[in-house]
Amino acid sequence: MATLADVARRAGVSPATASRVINGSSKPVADELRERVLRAVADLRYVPNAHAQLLARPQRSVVGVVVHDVSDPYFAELTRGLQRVATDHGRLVIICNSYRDPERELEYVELLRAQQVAAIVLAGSGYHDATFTARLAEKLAAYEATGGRVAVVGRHEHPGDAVMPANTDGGRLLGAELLRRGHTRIGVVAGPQVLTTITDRLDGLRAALAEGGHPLPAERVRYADFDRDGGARAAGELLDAVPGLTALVALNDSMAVGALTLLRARGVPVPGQVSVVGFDDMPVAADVTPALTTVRLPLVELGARAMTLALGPPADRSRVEVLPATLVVRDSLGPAPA
Amino acid sequence: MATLADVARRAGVSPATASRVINGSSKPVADELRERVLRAVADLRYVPNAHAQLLARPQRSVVGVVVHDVSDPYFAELTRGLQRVATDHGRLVIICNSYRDPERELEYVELLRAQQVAAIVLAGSGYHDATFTARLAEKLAAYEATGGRVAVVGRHEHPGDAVMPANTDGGRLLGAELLRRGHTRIGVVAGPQVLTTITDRLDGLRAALAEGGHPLPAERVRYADFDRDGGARAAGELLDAVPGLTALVALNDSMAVGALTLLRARGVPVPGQVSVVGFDDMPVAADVTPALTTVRLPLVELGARAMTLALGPPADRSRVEVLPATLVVRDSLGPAPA
DNA sequence: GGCTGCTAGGAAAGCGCTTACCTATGCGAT
DNA sequence: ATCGCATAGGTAAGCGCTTTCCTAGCAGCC
Repeated sequence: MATLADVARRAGVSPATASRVINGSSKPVADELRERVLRAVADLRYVPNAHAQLLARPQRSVVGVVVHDVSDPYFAELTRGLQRVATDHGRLVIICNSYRDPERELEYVELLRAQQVAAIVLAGSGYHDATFTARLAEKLAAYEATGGRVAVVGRHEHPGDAVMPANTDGGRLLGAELLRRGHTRIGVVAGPQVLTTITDRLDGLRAALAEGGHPLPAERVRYADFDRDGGARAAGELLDAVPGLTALVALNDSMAVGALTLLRARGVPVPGQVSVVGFDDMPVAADVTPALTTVRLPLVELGARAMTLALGPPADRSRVEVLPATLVVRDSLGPAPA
Repeated sequence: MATLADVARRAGVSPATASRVINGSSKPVADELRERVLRAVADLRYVPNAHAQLLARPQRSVVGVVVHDVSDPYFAELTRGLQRVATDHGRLVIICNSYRDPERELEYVELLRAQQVAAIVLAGSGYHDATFTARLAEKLAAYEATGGRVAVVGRHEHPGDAVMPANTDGGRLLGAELLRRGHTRIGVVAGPQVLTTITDRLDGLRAALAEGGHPLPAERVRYADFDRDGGARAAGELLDAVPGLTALVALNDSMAVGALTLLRARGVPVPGQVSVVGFDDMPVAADVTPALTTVRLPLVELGARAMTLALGPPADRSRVEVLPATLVVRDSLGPAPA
């Protein structure tokens, strides 16, 4: 690997001059020398060693992102927003997948600190686990103490900048719409109960139903894995356990698709007999048949805002932005059958 | 940020000793000192500066990945394979999105070189553009000259390690199956013609059809954007231009979903009047109605193999692995109507 | 007891870069 | 002709770490 010294030698100048030319420093350099340096750079295919630069002038150019899983469409969209803003700021992005393992999240925060990243964006759901939350907060604080910036998305564990989707509002929207269409015997296909995302959405739904005079009994909520198979399983259980069920609320679109698959397999007409609604408005929601009624979260925007907070000027106090959820009505939701 | 010197001072030892304790160097250190160092590390929340470490002991721990777009399910799956292997090797991953912009790919290679990454994996499709290909090869060679490793996935621009999906075979499979079911008036919903992925798939399809005695006329191929909307547009054009069309081949699943949407909007029964097949077997293929017949590519495996080549022992010569494509038959493909 | 031979720990160099500081040159002013 | 000053360029320190090389101390031996 060619070094600055090599360039300087070849151009017949001092390393200082070479550095000044390459970085476009404010100090003026004679055209003749500048030329020679530039030619040497080209000849040697010189690229400055980013680590040495970082050591000499602590100006961080990389940001770290910790998500549950980039291959999950939810995080794929989110990540796209994060990336766009990071790129606009001229920052590279290190993406770490925690695969929903809290320990791994902790490890990654540590690793990113060692990498001296300019900022860490932690995306995903929080956990109902006080010990973990405390450890995470502690690690983030240690990182921030070194001048790093932190923003979280979709979780509120951190006493700094956060961007949140309106999960609870979304649950409410769904509940209100179901009631409006006459649904009262409603089953909920829920993801893991430890995730704050799940409980937030559920809280909203519960509140809307209770306000409408039809509180949700505990046995009408089934917790399962946050994916297609989990959705199918929970939907099956609810169908068996709740006679006269007219609607199924899945707490994300993957689970909703699983529920749809199960209903079709059992020959249950959707929405003729049972309506299905999802959450997130992932691309698949529009592609299935019947197209899924769901709650749209501005995922790209969520990511973009988080990165903007993380890379923008720091605030003296905690900032929490909540981005609104909107209802997207499609074919999978009909009136409750008589 | 606490430094090694801080730790050493607090423990009352030299930086050398502190370093030895922290890195578990082979040199023995008295238990008493070791203890003191460890305590100091914990007290100060010391994390070694990865850049300084890298400078002092050039042992790279980060790998770079350049993809078109992580939020595209194709790359999301691929990336998952890449990540898994990288993590198994204890490597962090920097993900760069080129958004299908060749210039940006070039830039990212440069940036990753500056970051002294251990390896660069370039994923996506190649371009039919000799100038670009040459520039890319040149940049990759410059990077390799510094001891970096390179592997490419889904493209063959690089004279080193490569992992390829059997795109041409996949096209053949599709063509053969269509003929077997009596389809001869076939339209092709193709992505951008500059992508080698497209032309490879098309070549296979063409070959199979020609061998079956039904060569594909050029006007039955429509090139459009590689996404849902492009698929809908191209499908519409073909429907208008080719009377008696019985099958639509989309060169990826997104386009196929777009075609499906258009056919439904026009009230064309699928597969009753027109069959539709896709390519890639992305998750959505199983979720749409009718479920999509498509070609499965082992995307996760593809990514995993590429990263394995990139991080494993170097070969003295170019290695190209081709991973097989398989046909997945679902409901969207039926016999040609009489 | 004096020597050798070992070991634990420290001093210091050096990784590639930036930049504060210094030197030498050339110009205009006196 | 002398002085001062601006300016272009070089010298060297230092970023945080690893590691080679060295020193001091000690046990074991004759």
